[in-house]
Amino acid sequence: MENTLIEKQLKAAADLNRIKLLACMKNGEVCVCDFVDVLGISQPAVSQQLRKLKEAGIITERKVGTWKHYRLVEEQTSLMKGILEQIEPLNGCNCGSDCTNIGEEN
Amino acid sequence: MENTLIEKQLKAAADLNRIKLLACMKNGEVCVCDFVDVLGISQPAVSQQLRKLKEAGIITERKVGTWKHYRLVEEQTSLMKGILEQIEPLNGCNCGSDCTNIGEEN
DNA sequence: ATAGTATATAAGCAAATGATTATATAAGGA
DNA sequence: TCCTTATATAATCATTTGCTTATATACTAT
Repeated sequence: MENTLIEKQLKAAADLNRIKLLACMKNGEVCVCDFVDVLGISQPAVSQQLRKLKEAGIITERKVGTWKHYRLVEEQTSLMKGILEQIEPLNGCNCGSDCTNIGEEN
Repeated sequence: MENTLIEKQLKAAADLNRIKLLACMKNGEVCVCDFVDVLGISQPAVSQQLRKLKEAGIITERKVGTWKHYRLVEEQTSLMKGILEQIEPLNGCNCGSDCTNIGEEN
């Protein structure tokens, strides 16, 4: 694995707020609006953090109406698999629990 | 594993120069002076990067005369074990190869 | 169309980061 | 002792980061 990709993914994961985002997504899809409550930062701040994770190839998104559901990509690098293993899932932040639009496809 | 420790170790590893330092140390002890050649940055810069890795509990040091030999700690966290596995060893930077004082104890 | 909601993007700013040069410390040899 | 060598620390500075507020975009509903 290339050192620059290692660096990119490590940098993306090396932040407490982004670790929490990953912790939320370990249980499945999460909406941006839910992250806002969990992290206690503004909605634009959440969007920007999510973008970093997406640009590092760690998460992906799915649009559902006005909402956007984010989730971990299925094919993680070995590096990210190892890191994600060490992050405790954070419950109660998933679409399934308190999102108005519970993942019905299209 | 605590999120703050995860963050600390990820932050420590999330830098190309520090990844190279770790890559060097995968083969054993390395002197500060050797790192300077490998990274192409100043000696104080190397010292500061090494300190970050040390403060994150990833490496340790041993004094040998005027030299200081750095190496990976033996008991790595699961997180760091996984990360270190993904870093290719970098050869030719170890004390054994070009250091004047080859690791004779005390 | 118009209004409301969810998210993204832009601009601005304070704090953190990673380098530099200069200097301090510690050990070794003349 | 004095000089040299190896490393650490201090001060400084430019760049990056992560937030904020303001605004744009996209979809839904009336």
